[in-house]
Amino acid sequence: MDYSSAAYDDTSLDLNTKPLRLFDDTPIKKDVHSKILIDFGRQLSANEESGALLEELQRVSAENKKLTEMLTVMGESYNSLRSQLLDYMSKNPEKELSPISKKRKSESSNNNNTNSNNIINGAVNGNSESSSSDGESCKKPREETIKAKISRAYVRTEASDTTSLVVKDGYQWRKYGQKVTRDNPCPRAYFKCSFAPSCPVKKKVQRSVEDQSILVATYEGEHNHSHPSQIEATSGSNRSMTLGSVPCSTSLASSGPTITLDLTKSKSSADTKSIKTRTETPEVRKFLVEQMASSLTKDPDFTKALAAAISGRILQHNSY
DNA sequence: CGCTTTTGACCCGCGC
DNA sequence: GCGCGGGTCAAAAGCG
Repeated sequence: MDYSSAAYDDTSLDLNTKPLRLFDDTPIKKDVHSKILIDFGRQLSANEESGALLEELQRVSAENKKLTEMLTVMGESYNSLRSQLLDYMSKNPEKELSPISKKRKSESSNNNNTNSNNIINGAVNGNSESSSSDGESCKKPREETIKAKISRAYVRTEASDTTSLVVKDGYQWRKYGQKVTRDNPCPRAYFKCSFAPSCPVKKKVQRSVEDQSILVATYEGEHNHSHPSQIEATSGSNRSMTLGSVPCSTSLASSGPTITLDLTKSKSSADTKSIKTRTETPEVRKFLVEQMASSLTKDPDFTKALAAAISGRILQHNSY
């Protein structure tokens, strides 16, 4: 699966993870490394040792600077993409809401390319709802399914965690059912918002057929209460938002705007590109920042480079 | 003890 | 009308 759409700007960091050469096996590094670490037993002349250290320090400093520049560029790209996205949203506001009236027949035919493909389609088209027909229309007519806002979120979980269907989004959910559906061997869990007894919001969580590390969470309806974390914050509680405390998280379907997020971590670029928002509240902004940070910290290349940079900085400090 | 989760049964719409 | 499949209910079990 390729979640990053090549048709869009690539904001991936493309970090050069081998700049520090502290931990790989290139001959050059071995040379320096041996001088610094391995050959401590030998009697190197002060000049040789300091020369190697200085050389390494210069390289580390250069890489550090490079990383900083990359971060700056990435931030600019993010801002650019965000503005484009908001622009697009303002031009196509009607696509936010789509009537849910698909028949089960068409749903099953669509299911051939649901889930992972929706990650792309929903994000790129800015219209994830159009493909989120998970049988909502099959519900009783008396329920206001047509009016209910439906959003979908994709959450990548730990690879080892293939059983949990918990998507922590800051709200309080009570599981009221679980089913194994025909087109997906993974069970689908049904949740109701239990934070407020009268809250009509429901959530369905099911693992993607193609990538079981991805949870597909479908939200129905709108919360008729504020976000629990907001209440906690105003009540003086120091508990942090659940957002960001999980491998990937999703929320923002609060009483305000409906937001669909592609939270898969394929590339840091995909995360920012696929964020769909109609309004930009401080909460949304904070969430976007958290998503960026989360994406970065989960990028093995980035963490590798960052670790190397930090170790280089420490080395630099220790050498004085 | 109260809340949540589990899970089999049941309901209901749809297609044949 | 019947079977299938998705969604919901509710009793029992689990947990803090």
